[in-house]
Amino acid sequence: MKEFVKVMKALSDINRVKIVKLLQHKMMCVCELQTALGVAQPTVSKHLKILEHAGLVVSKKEGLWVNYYPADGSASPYAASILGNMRHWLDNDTEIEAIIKKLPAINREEICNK
Amino acid sequence: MKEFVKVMKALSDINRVKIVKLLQHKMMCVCELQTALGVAQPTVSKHLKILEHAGLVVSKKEGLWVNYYPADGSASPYAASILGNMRHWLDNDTEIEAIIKKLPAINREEICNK
DNA sequence: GAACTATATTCCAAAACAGGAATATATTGG
DNA sequence: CCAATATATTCCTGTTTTGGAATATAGTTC
Repeated sequence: MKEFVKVMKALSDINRVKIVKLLQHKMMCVCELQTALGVAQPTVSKHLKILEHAGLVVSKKEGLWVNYYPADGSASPYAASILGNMRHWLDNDTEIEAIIKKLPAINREEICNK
Repeated sequence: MKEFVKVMKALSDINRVKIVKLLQHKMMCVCELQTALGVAQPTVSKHLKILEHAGLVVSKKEGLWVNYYPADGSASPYAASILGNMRHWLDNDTEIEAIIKKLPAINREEICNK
């Protein structure tokens, strides 16, 4: 029950939903997400932590960067199911489309340490 | 996007999840839910309103009572999908099992106006 | 229509949440 | 080891959420 509620709560914030959709599009680091969402870096880190604890996202430290990916679902059946649905859900959402379109212009080497 | 977040938010509270599971078990009125959950009546009414706005639940006024049912899903594809999953999810949850077991003892004629 | 009753609404206090500034941590390259 | 940098954590503030007491509303019965 707690596990289920944790997944729902993780997805009850618009920025966290955006993060999941972005990661399902391509793996990203914190500063790329920060630029894509237009919020402060600590805010992104905290959202990612919540998503990770819910089993929706995983992180891999690679050098100085921490890369985030959609979870494979093994941590939570609820997360697994929702992630499956979200692969097609919201694809036509105006806000999501707008951010996805910006993605190619976001390059981690250029934006970090700006 | 807003519609999706609304469904997630509606299910990010433990009492509202319990309400959905209870209604999927049998149609209930407000005072029955109140007894089953052990919270105040206005609290139940407010939770039901949130669930209804999210498209997870529908109400039918029948005389003095208002009966609540799981929604058929026509109001929201997100609600429809989650409701489908929830039909089997959490069936083995300790808290849910405990409340379901109490249900036969809850009779609306006896408990209302207690 | 008056009394009764099931539900909804309003109002308020406590708790949880989201966001950012400042700071801490950890990794890399000299 | 020192400087630089990407991310995490802490601390604080404003907002949202939850729950209940009190009250309003609507339908029923006499």
